[in-house]
Amino acid sequence: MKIGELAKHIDINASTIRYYEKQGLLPEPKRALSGYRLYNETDIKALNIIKLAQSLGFNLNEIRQIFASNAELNHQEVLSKLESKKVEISTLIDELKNKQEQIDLLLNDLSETWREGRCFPLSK
Amino acid sequence: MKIGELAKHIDINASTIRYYEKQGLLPEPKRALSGYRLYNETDIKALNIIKLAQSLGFNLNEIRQIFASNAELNHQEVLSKLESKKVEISTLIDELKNKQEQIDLLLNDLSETWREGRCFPLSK
DNA sequence: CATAACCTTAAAGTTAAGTTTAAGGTCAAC
DNA sequence: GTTGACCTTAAACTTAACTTTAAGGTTATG
Repeated sequence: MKIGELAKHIDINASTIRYYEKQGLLPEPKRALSGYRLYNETDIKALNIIKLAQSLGFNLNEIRQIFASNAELNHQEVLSKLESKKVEISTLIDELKNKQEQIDLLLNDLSETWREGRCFPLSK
Repeated sequence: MKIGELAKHIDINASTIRYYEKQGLLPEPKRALSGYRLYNETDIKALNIIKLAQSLGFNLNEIRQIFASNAELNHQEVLSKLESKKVEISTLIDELKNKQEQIDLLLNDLSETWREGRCFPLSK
C-alpha cells in the first residue's frame, strides 16, 4: 500500500504520515525500488492508535513516549500513564460541569447588566 | 492603576494586556501624561470576563464578538452563543466518558499484546 | 509516448495566543 | 542626580501539529 492509499484509508493527509515518521511516531517503512513508501495492516493499526491517543488528550510527544518502540517506558509505566489519563479525564468532566454552572451565573449577570441598560462587559 | 499593577492583580503578563488591547478585546485605556496606560476597576472586571470566557472554551475571536462593545451580536445572539456553549460542553462530557471506556479497551488490548510477547503498538 | 496522477525531499508557511527583545522614555528613592 | 524599576512601541520569536510549496522522479492510462 502506498502512502496515498494509507492516507485515504485513515482519512489523514499523506504529509501528516510523513510528519509522524519524522517525529519518530511511525517506524520507517519499507520502500519500493522507486523509493515510494510501502505500508501494510500494522501501519493502519499504528495510525489508529495515534488517533485514539490524540483524542484521549495525549500530545505527540507523550504518544511517542508511551506507544513507540524505543521503550522509554516499561509496561507498568504505560499502564500508569493510561490510568492517570483516566483520572485526568474525570477531573476534566467535573470542571466542565462546573463551567456549565458558571455559564448560568454569567447569563444571570448579563441579564442584569442589560436590564439596567448598561453596556457590554468588555467596554467602559 | 498602571499596567504592571493590573497585571499582578489579575495574575497575567502585562504584555498580554497590551496584546488584548491590540486585538480589540479591551478598550483603549486613558493615558497619563507620560503615556503610561491607566486602568480602573472595570478593566479588572473585563479581564476576569475574558479569563472566564476562555476557560469556557471560547477563543479570543469569539470573546471579542460576544463580549466587546462593537456590538457585532445583539443580546439575543449572545444568549444563544452561551446556550450553545452549554450544549457543546454537554457533548464534550459525553465524549470524555466515552474516552474513559476507550482507555479501558486499550488497556485490555495492551495486556493481551504484552501477554503474547508482542511489541509496542507503534512498531513493526 | 505523452500526460496525469502519484510519489520524493527539504524548507517554508500557518494558526492561536501569547512572550521576548530592542531601543528607548519616565519616575521614585537614596 | 543617578540608579533601578517601570513604562512605551514595533517587531521578532515561540509552540504544536500540521500544511504547503518547490523542484523533481515514477507509474498507470489511453
